[in-house]
Amino acid sequence: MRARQLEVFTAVMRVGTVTGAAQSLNISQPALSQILLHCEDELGFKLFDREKGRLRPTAEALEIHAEAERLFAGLEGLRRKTQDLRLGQAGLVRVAASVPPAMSLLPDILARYRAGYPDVLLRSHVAPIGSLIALLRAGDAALAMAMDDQMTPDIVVERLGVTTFCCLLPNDHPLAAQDTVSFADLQAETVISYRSPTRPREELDKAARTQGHDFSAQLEIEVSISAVGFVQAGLGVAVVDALMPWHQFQGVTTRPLQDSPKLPLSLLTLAGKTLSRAEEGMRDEIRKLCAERLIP
Amino acid sequence: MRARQLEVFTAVMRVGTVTGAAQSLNISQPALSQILLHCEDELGFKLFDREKGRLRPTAEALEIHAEAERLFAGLEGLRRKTQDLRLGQAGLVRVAASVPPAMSLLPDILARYRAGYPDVLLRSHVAPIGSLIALLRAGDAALAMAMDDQMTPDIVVERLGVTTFCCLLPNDHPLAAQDTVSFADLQAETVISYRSPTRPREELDKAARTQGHDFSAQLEIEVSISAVGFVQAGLGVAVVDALMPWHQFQGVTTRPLQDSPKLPLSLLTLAGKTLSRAEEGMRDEIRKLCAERLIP
DNA sequence: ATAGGTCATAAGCCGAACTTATGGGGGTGC
DNA sequence: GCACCCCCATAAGTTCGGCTTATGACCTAT
Repeated sequence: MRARQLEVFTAVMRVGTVTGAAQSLNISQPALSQILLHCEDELGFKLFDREKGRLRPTAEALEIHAEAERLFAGLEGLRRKTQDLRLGQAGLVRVAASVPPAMSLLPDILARYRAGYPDVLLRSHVAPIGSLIALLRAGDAALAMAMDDQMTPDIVVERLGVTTFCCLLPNDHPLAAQDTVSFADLQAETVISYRSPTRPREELDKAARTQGHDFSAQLEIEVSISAVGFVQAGLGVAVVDALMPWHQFQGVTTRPLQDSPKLPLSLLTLAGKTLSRAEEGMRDEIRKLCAERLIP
Repeated sequence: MRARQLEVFTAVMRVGTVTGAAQSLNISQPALSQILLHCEDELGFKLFDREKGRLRPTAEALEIHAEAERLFAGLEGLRRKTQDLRLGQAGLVRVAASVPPAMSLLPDILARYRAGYPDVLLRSHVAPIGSLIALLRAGDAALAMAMDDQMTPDIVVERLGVTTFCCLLPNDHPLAAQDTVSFADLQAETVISYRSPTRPREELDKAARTQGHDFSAQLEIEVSISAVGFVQAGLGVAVVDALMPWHQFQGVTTRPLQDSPKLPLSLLTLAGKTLSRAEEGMRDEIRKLCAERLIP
């Protein structure tokens, strides 16, 4: 039984007449009549008795009707699904990101994406950089955003832009009076910053060296957001990425780091993996928003 | 997505290569290749990435795969079912019968039928004659066997043969010494028989009258089998149909009724209803066995 | 009797699915 | 570096399913 024959059969069972079924399928009556006859010929038994010019389903037809309806509905469902997939308007998109992009860029990215692809299911993983690669490799995410651009060869890195560093100060800290904070200013402070060796810390070390200073952190953190609590508690001043929405936190003030090194934000994908339409749309949205918000 | 495309897609997903999938479907490699390409063209997105001469399923393909497998399996199942229906080797056959044929002929009929159509599900209803017609009309049975041949016009009656009446006696009854029992013999007995007006009672009344006797029953029954208990208890002698397997019951003896009237056994079907292959097979078996066992 | 409904048949078109034959690309072994 | 093998795609030609329009046969209702 061909798919078309299935469709014709269910239509005739529903409508009751060949003419009506043909109309409901938008084809001519002889076309449907022939398909039906041909179908009966192939099956080897009659599906309908013709008497007085009318059709009456045979016992066999009644027997397969329910199953035919189910199957045809399934085919229609698949057809609709492929249609959605064609437009990238279906499926599941999983994005992984480290904390800074997840808190700053990702909400807007997802919001905009959702406007364009309202039926796509979204899932976001927030994880430390080291875990992002594992998520990609395991197929638990197709796209990842991380503040690094050096990866193993099985990861494709696309540079989205760069961000800078800033100082996170208690509101009443003397340095808050300045417009910017320099490495020199930090010499006398208790500095909270990334542990080494991490990518941001290396950037800070290198930049300080080239400016004739030394960068050292008395309190090392793993994730920049954990600096907030320490700064609020007056433990010191933090040197962290400028990407986080620090203004959302009470009791802390940010000042740009003078002559700040750059910290790259990258889009990571697994080499060799093809993106679905929906994922491509997400990638485009990520690129677009990063181009707007970040220094290229 | 055509049914054939579904089949090709699942085959390629399973086997992993176009060539292998083509072999598994017993078609040429170019044929399958074209179907696949054409399918992708219609869908509007690629199902496989071709790289280094190999195929790798895209995210979309992975997304569809499970549903495609389910649907294709369903189509295969329907194909097998229609194949069985063509041979009349599937489906459900429901037979209704009154007690006498149900206890005498039906077991052998069903046993023989089962040998020819082992996969057909059988259901038998045993019901009084009056209920048989209702079962037919409601579609709860396609075939019915009853000991009557006068029906309403919406019931098609096919005469299968006739049976006679016999006397059911306690083993130690004086009449058991005779080879046959006549209406005259019954005049002095307590007679157990069908209530009037029923078809068998009318036949008995008429036959007795033409032979110059009067037939009266002191104990009236609805269903012949209920006579067994009364006879066993010594309440009297029963005049019942000769169809029932009376020999199966302990303590009773049967003797033919001399110059017995005939009682027709009929096959009833609903006018206008077409029989399925499986039901036709059952009807043929009923005819065959009745031709062997009954007086035509 | 006529008109309007049913379904089937006939003739012709197009595209899907199949065939065989062939070519290009990527590995592998000598 | 060459031969060989395996993969897939393309080309040309055939068959057949599904579509069309035109037409006819049959039943029913007014």
